[in-house]
Amino acid sequence: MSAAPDPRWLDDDERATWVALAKVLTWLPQRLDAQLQRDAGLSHAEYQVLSWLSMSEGRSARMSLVAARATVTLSHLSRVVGRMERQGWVERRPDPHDGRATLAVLTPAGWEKVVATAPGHVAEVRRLVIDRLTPAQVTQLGGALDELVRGLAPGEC
Amino acid sequence: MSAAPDPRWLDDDERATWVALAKVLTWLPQRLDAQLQRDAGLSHAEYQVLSWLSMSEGRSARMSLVAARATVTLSHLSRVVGRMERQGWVERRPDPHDGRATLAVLTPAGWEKVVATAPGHVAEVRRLVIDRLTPAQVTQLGGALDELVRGLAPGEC
DNA sequence: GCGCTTTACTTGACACGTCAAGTTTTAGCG
DNA sequence: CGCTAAAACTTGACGTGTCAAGTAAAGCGC
Repeated sequence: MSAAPDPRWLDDDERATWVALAKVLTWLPQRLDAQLQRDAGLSHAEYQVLSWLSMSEGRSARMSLVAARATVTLSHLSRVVGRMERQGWVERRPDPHDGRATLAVLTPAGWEKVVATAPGHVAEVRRLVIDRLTPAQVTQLGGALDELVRGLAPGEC
Repeated sequence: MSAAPDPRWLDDDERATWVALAKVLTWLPQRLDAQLQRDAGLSHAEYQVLSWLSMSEGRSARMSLVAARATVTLSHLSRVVGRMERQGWVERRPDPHDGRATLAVLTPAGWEKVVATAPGHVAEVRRLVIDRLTPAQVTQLGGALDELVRGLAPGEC
């Protein structure tokens, strides 16, 4: 922050795109979270974890793997799993192969929860995003976003 | 949630776009917030408020107007302004025309803060978003996002 | 096989936001 | 006017998520 006091500014087109992106970044998560909270009583993180577990081998995995795949911090996951354990959707079980590790296991009730919740969530995604765009736009949008993801993704630039 | 237990699923293209969008929704705000926090000690909401005030008539406005324009709830804004008042960046002043209203006024120190912070933030936006795309992609992305914004924006669908 | 480092979580303190209820002032209405 | 309703905040209780420190079990080098 000491070198360039005035970087290249944004031109009109860039500015318009950035403004639109900022709005989507603000409102879309809010809408999706609201839908999950209202219809299923789940936070976004809880849904992600539940959903990922439901698709994983044996409907279970080590905490650290779940954290990585569901895009949450380990400490966050620890709390999330704690809450969902109390609801009976997930169980914690020690990993027989590694005494340090804990396995998060989806219970039958947890599976039911996912099955009951996913369709409504997908419908909301469709309503707010996919169905508002032409197929060509969906493809273009995907391409641009992939490019952004590449610059954001794991640890760094 | 009672009618359609199984809505139209997403095809591969749609799914890929949604996954990319979900990642951007998770990581981009995190990155931008981290930059603001690190370089300026500001939350996203604080920056938005400061930034909007700096561009407003007289560098001041009623709380409810600031809230609407900076995309925060009034109760959130009340806390944000409280914090920034303690830092000396903003002042609260009763509205002479309406005893119920409060004006949020940017102080000279607050103006300096914006001037010092904005370039770095814009640079980060450029680095993470604009500069990763071709001009054509920027335009296309803007178009698609505008369409989404239309379906999200003020109160409803 | 004994310390030293690393990995895998967990937990306490805390920041940011949200929701609902409360306060004060203005606007309408008969 | 006087009374009820609405508007414009503010605040307390709370939930979700983060950061840093703490604990416990592996892995390693010698």
